[in-house]
Amino acid sequence: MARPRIADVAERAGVSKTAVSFAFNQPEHLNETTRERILLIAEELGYRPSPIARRLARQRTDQIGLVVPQSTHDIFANPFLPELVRGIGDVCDGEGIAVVIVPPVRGSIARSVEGALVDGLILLGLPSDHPELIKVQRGGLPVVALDVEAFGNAAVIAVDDSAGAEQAARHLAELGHRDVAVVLIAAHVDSPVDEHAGMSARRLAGIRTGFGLAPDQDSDGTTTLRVVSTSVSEEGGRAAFEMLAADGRLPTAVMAMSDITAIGLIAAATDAGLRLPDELSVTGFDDIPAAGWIQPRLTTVHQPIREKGRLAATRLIEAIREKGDRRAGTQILPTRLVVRASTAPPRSHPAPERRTQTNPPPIRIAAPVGAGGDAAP
Amino acid sequence: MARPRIADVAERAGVSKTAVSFAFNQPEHLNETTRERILLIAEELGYRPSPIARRLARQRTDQIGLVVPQSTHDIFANPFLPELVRGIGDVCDGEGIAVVIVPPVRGSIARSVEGALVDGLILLGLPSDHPELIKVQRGGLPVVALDVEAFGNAAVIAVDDSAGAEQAARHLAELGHRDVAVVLIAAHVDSPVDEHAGMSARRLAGIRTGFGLAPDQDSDGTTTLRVVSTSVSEEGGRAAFEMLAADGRLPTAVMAMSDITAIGLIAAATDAGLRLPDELSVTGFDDIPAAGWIQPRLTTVHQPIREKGRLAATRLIEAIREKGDRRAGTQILPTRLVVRASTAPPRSHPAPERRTQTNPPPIRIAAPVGAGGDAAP
DNA sequence: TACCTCTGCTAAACCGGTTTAGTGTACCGG
DNA sequence: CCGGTACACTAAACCGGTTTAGCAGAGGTA
Repeated sequence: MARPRIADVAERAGVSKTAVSFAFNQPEHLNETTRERILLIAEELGYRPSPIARRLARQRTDQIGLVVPQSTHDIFANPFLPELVRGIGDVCDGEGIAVVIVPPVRGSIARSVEGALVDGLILLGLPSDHPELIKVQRGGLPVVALDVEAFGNAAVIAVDDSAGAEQAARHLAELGHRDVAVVLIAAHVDSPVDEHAGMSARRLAGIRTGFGLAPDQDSDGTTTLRVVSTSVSEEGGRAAFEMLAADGRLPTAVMAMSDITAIGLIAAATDAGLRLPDELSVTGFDDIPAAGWIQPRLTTVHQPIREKGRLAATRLIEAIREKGDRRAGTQILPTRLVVRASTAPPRSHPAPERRTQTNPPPIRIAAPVGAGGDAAP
Repeated sequence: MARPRIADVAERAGVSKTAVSFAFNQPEHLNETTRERILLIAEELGYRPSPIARRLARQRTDQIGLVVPQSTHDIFANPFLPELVRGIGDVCDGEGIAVVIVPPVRGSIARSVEGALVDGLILLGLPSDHPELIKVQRGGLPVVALDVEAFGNAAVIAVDDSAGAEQAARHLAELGHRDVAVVLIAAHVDSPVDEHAGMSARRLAGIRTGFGLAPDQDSDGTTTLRVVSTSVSEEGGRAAFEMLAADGRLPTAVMAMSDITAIGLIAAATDAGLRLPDELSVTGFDDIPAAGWIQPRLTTVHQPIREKGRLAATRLIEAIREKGDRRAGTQILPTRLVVRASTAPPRSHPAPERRTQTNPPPIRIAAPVGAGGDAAP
């Protein structure tokens, strides 16, 4: 009646449990006729080895977790994620390893990681000094971190944020843009955005360099940078546009730190009647497939998302297999500007001295960043 | 040295394993001081209950599988999938259930399902008569099937394919289109496309109705339908366009049975210098977010993808919890045509009698459907 | 004959928890 | 003083496999 267990098969076949186990896993230890008899009886009984029990005995789950900073709903709103998953899948599918999405549980990443049924973790979008991550590290699971500068002695895969951002900024500068907004994205639910650390800081630094500004300088009398922050989704991009437009003084160009944000921003701008790129230039970051679909086609900083996924999976599997905790290094993948059609010279070069306000408030929150999740203290 | 086990904590605290287990799972069975002492010692020792062992004992994995017909790489090339996952996540995140993608293992779905560490399955894009699915059913796991007419006595969530397709066809007919191509998509790697069963058949039937054609009729002297087939990806869409264009006689409208295919097709058509929608009307199916981003914005049949995911997850969790195998019914969600900018009257109404070939070959394969995977015999 | 090796199989330990069925004690009411 | 009950905790069974160590018998060798 109930699902047959290995002992049932063994009894029916007149052999030991070991023999049945061998029949499935190590046929060479068994006489061929015995093996076939066992398999036949197993088939008759409809026996399938229990995946859970097998995993407990083998002490591995054949699963890896992709730890994300937001709910599945929110994180998959960004086409970046499926691209990353495709890359991870390229490696894992062949290895018979399943990929599990690990979103925060009631706001806590540590909690979700503790219960996760995995042999290792890929960490995405988490600032490396996040308090909960210390717990994650203590868990002892092999880890690969993405887009951070360092994470314990785990392997790190990142991209050259500052170089890419710098290229994009230089591109805009060369087109003549002097009044530019930067739309940062929040990496994690409970730390809306940190301008001074992590990915945002690296990209901002690149942007400033590209415009010839000093570090931490938002204006030099000629060029003015306005920095806002929003959630990483189409809606976030729309909200960012509304916020910039609300001032009544739109910049001539907007640099979104995520393509999906740029897409939302472009949609809102178009809805508002602006003609892009003439009345507003927009750049993105990531180069997701949709960057080539939208109108105008998006000028953006390309990063090798799938390759990132592939590398992360490869490094993680190595770490899982070797157990040797030889210090794994940081791997920085190149970025490059892809110029498409969303950037153009500003319609009228504003005289630099026209601006009176030299130091606008640096950070504005355009929209709530998460979908209501609070992190644990 | 090694990771502490429950027995270590128990010994150190001078209590039984049961007490330690209670401390974590059923605090009400324990005196508060005892509980705190146990938790303190657990913390000191760095003890975390083993997720695998816990699952074996509890006889549930707290994971559900999303069974897909292609590799992770291929399946996530279609933005439909992330949308579906978002819907599934809406339900599962809150229930503490993880979602695992279950792609075929060496071409075999049965093999991957057998080893999957899940309490239940959501089946996507699988023809219900697929030989391997019989094995899946025999596995005894609770199942919810998507987009099929029936699947044993499992719950089925589908959408009104024929009504949506009919609306789209009628829309094109009313615009004056009489020469139309239909681009079917292959649901599964090893069954490129079956015009006479499943989703493709339902949609084709709706299309024929919309154009006033009899079932199985591809031409009535006035209206001509050309049916081709391709893989469900941007590249598949491009390939479909190449194929249609190769004949030197493009239809005036193309109905793609997937938005991502329509997007690829539009990209290829635009690259070829066509002005859309005047020179070619295109309709899609699904209404993924990108349908609203591309140029021209895509006229498409909307289906509630996220809602589908939500319902599937809800039904599956019910089935898992209740164990009662009361026959679960089929739930058909509505579809509706969303008219955007990718459809317009044909540039010149071709006189119906201009066409000489009345019965073109019905099926053409535009591109290999999978990425090289073969199904098991 | 004694010893060794190889094949084919098994007993029992092990993976690390949860859960059932109690046990002993204290307290309560009658 | 006795029976009943609640409380706090435990022993042992259980989940269902894998794996180690070893045994029996056949065959080969000196």
